[in-house]
Amino acid sequence: MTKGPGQTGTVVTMHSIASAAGVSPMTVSNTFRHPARVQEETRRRVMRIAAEMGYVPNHAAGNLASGHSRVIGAIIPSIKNSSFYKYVRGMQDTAAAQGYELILNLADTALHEQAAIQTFIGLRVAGIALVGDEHEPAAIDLLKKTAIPVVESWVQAGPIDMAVGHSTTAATKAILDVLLARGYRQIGFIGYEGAASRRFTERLPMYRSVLAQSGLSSDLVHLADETDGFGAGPKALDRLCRINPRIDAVICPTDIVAAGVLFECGRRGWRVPDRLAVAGWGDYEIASEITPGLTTIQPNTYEMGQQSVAMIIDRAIGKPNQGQIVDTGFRLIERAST
Amino acid sequence: MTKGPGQTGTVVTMHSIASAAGVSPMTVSNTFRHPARVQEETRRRVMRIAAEMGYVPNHAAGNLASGHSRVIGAIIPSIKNSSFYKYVRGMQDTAAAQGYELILNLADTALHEQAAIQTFIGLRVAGIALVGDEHEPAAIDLLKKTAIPVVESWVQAGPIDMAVGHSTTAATKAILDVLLARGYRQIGFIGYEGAASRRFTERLPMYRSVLAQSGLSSDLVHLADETDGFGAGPKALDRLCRINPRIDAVICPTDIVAAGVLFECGRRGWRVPDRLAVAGWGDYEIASEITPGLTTIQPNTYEMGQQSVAMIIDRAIGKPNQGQIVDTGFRLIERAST
DNA sequence: TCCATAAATTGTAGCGCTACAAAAGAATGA
DNA sequence: TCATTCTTTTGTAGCGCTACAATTTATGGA
Repeated sequence: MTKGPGQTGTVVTMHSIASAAGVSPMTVSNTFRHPARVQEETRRRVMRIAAEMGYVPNHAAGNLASGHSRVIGAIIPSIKNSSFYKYVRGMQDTAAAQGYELILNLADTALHEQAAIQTFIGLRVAGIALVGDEHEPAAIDLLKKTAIPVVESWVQAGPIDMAVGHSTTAATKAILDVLLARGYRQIGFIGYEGAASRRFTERLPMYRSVLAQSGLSSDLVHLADETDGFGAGPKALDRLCRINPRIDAVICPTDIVAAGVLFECGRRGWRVPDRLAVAGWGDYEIASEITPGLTTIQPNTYEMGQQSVAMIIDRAIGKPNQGQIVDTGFRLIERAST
Repeated sequence: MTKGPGQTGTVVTMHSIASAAGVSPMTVSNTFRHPARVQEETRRRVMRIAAEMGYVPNHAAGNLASGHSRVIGAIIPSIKNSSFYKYVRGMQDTAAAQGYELILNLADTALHEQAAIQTFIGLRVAGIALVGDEHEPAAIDLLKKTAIPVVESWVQAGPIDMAVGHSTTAATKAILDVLLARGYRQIGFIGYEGAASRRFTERLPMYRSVLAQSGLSSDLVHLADETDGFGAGPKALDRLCRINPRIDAVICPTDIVAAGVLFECGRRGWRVPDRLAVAGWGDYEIASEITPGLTTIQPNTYEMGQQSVAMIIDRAIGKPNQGQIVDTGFRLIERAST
């Protein structure tokens, strides 16, 4: 682009390739965008020369000229743990299979997310994938005005456009049913403080409702700091014990918090699940590796990623799927911790 | 961009804003790019109208017109664990402070990395940050031809342009010195199979050299599969025990593998560090949370991220820093596992 | 009042690419 | 041989924006 001092960097454009190959710029363009329109032999020659000269088509220019983009932007809240790994892989694989590219942005607050959304809109990406339904009002407004395809994942309804996820209430009920069936009666709940996303907030009412139906107390509740990782476990256990020292089970918002609880149990010499049963959420890798293995909810994150991108591409090619909602389900995985 | 069926989506351009505000398009452009050139009152009016109409400047067009980009691309190999979290935060913070934006791409093989590099070059980003020095020859070639600013991180020398990282050999020696000083004599080594990156390969020769100098055997070596997480720990311990059942210490390529070894020790009833001392690498969150705490190497990943982006921006604004190498150092953290 | 200077605003041209239409070549059948 | 059709290639125009130069407007002194 800019020739740095002492660099040979000539800017290679479609025009250079065309001259070198003895064809018109349009033939070069077609070689990349519509290979079928170009004769086999010509195409190969152009490709060879492009590779030799290190040419990469300028997306910015192509985007501008065509009004279309083959880049999809995804915003994820964290790379602190593995929960988004398969989700991103699902998005990448689906995008690649359709000739699209995925770029990411990391945003751990709604404000950062808003900045990331602006970046992506500025780049005129084909669509945006978000996690959760907790966004800045200004960002929601902007996305609606721009009318860019947006998918919110990990939720089953969102304020913007499309959504893909599983029912957190159903999953919460599934875990509690297992605990109740095994005879646990003093069941604690760990959630996240301040979280406005349905990804987390829908769990607590379900907890209260299920326990109430069984005539049990549902006040063993602690809300942890969302930025804590393993460390949230010990803190939460401490608080819950103060509310009721006879607590015999606890459900956690993530496997990381659950692992933190297990570590704390180890320090206290509590046997799991005899003294305390522990359930996690997410089926992170640590859930199967730690001893005892964690009972947890396995959301189909890879499929969620696939669906997100598929829905964006569908819209991009003209399918009228506004407001579409896809349920990717979940699976309860029972291990030794309950 | 494309008007989806049934959407109001008018495309808002700089021109629309200019008409609505009663100024020329250039004044709108200046309002965003060179605010000082525009009168306070005019600027505010333009900004207000732009916000009302949900206008976000089209980077693609701006990039094309100016030949400059304020977007930096970073490619990270994994989001499976926390090791890159602070690194990315360092990059983001530094970029934001300078008015740049960071976008990410996830690539866990050299081939995926090559695709990611192409995506970023296609977008004409201002610079690219890579992890390690293991890349596809074609990708290296392309980056050199393009003469785009590139920083390789976690290494102290790279085949492309600039580098920022710490000495893996010095860190390896530091760990081994601690183990030797504590009296461990049957020290095992876990590395990664097939890894060509200096990030991992420089450790083994140093291991052999340090042990040889102390007159100890250095054949307790196992190379793990790079795609394994915690699971690599148990496998590796198994193999090392077959080589020498009296193994009394082991150094691991990451804290995750080390945690896997700790989990396996728990299953076997081995006390750590009495029966086996375990050292990790990276100071992931789990290192301080697990019992016993892991002795590990803490690289200054946040600073590494800061430096990477700073070097790219320096180049972008014309500083001749080709081939620059920055050492961000490391710290040995001793905990109960050794 | 007029001229010099600074501040604010505005045309013009073109960045690299692609949609579209037009043109040139090749292939077919009568 | 010459229309007719299909395949392949090529101009033209313009996407939304910014560098740069040119112009208009305000400011201040003599």
